[in-house]
Amino acid sequence: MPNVTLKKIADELGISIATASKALKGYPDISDATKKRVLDLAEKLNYRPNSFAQSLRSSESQIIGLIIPEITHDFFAKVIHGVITCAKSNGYAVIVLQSGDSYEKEKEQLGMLLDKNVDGVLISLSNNTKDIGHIKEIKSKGIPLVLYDRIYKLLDCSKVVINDKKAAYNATTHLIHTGCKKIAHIGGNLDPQTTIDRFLGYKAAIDDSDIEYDKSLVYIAKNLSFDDGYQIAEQMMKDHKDLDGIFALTDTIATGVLMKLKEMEVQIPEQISLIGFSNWFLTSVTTPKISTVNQPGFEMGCKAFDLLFKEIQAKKHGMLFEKEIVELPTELILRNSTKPL
Amino acid sequence: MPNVTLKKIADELGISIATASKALKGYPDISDATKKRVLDLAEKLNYRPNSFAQSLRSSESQIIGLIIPEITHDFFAKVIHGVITCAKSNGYAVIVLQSGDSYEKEKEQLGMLLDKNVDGVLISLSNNTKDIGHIKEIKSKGIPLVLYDRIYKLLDCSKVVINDKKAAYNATTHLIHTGCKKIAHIGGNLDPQTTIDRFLGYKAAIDDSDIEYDKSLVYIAKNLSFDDGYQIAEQMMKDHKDLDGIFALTDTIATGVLMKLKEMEVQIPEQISLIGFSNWFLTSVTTPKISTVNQPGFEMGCKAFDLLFKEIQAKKHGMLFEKEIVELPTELILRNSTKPL
DNA sequence: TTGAAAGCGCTAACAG
DNA sequence: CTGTTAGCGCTTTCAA
Repeated sequence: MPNVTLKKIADELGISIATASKALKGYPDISDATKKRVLDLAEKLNYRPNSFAQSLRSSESQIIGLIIPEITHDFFAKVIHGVITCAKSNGYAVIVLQSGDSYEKEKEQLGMLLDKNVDGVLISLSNNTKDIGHIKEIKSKGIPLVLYDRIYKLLDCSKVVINDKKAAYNATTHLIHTGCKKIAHIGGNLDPQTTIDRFLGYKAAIDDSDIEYDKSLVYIAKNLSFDDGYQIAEQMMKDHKDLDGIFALTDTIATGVLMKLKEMEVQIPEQISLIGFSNWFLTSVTTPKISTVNQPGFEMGCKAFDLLFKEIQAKKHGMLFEKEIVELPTELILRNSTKPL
Repeated sequence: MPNVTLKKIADELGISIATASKALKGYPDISDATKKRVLDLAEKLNYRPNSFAQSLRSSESQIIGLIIPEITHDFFAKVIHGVITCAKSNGYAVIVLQSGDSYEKEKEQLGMLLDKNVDGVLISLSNNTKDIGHIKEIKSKGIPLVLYDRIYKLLDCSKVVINDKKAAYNATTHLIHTGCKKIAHIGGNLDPQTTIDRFLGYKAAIDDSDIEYDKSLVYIAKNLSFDDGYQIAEQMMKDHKDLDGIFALTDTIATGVLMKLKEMEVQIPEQISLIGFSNWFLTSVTTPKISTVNQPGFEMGCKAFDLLFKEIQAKKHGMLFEKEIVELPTELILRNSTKPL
């Protein structure tokens, strides 16, 4: 099944390879007649330029790399969707890699992307990434790079984020406004900016109210998982009989909390109000439905690709590129795990 | 930031490019001394072979394409995860594309994969794909291809599937065994094999029991969505006051049904038993938790890559490759939307 | 044990 | 308007 190449077309038409190439590229210095003959034959033979050869010449792969912590998370799946959609409409394919929240893997994946000569990289840092040498390596090679969601503030590159602190502040404040006096936070023990910021938002909201900040109300979910939420819920109830509000770092945690609380026959929201984070679909099918913060995954993916694309273009044309930090709006979604105002 | 090439290494060491290449590839006819010098320098300069050049020579991209109907579906996300994981451990990267259940897009995506010269393609057919000319084109070019989940029976290639009919039969039979007499099915109006087979399984189970098959109990969900389930549930209750069992084509539909039924204060499972299909995480957080059929997405992804990989290897070494059809086991997951036996 | 040279398929500068 | 040629970086004969 030998592939059809320019040579074959040229030979068949008795013209040179260069002429065939130019005809296909629509160069102005080819007669309409030849152009047509080439185009027709190419069409007929279903000619597809060999991308390896094109890439070798142009040093462009028209492929970008996307590193995701966990594909099976609703939010990240939306991000992938967004990236792929926008990439495709700009002629780019996307290699998707998963870091599984491991620093080692993340580094490895980045290496693979370098090996594949991708034109740019989109990455959301793993929860366990502290050393960013591997990211800097990419940058030092001049490969366009955009961080999304879990960013590293000090890295000088474009970023797409939400305002985690503000969103958390609003969520917690809502709890306060609906009358909660003893509000717990379930956070993570790791340091991606999102985790820290959501905690800071929670704390700021408490500080801005007339509730006293109580350190013992802050719990740590090691894996940010459903099970974590499930277990911590029980612990919380032991520690604080009069708990009346919970702001969880993620929807999965919140869902775990909800499940356990229901088993313990705690009334939600009457006795305890609960707010999650991300607006995973599953929060809208629990009973009660869980209030949460909408995190626009699809848009984030699109925007991230957009910035990357601009940077790739700029690099290609030797223009300088202004880093951008885009902050996407979030929205508090009020459902039935919180009391009405 | 000029990339480090073999030439640079060769020049720096005062040897030829060919020698440098061979040293790196571990050819036996290079002296240990030279070999070491080359390896050391390559290491030091962080040399990465230019994949474009390698690909151009070898006609291999070490990239495969994966076409998914909907990334944001739990099941498909698991498939992606499986494919990516196995691909990576075999040195392959994965370009992920989404068909959005549109035939047109599917065709377009396949074209993009051809353009990118992927070494193989993994595809789950869109619900609207009837004409498989585009698939045949891939095959005719000799590009290894494996179908997973939504397959086309008549296409001669490797496939990874579950036994939808049997799984549906078991689910429905379980409903019957727990005493249901009037069991509805919510299916799709399209013809991927999965939809048909699940319906056939349902029907076979009814036929094998002493319940009379009643066509009016079979409903069609146009989009296989939550909303479809939600709306159809209401219709069903109007049509059949004495309905006592529902087997839904997918978990999303089942969840929609559950939501509506709860709103209508129908007791589940006392009055109506409900079974979904796929075992999405969300079915385990509803109240009651929904019984369903586990569909091993991750394993399916792994296995699909496996078969593809074997085929790629076979092709590469000019060996002939036996198509395989792998059937993965499913499992009925009994939760609280069905009565105990 | 090493190196020269051809060639994968394409593009673009240049010459005719 | 068309063709010749060089070269992208690598691998692999084949000759030295």
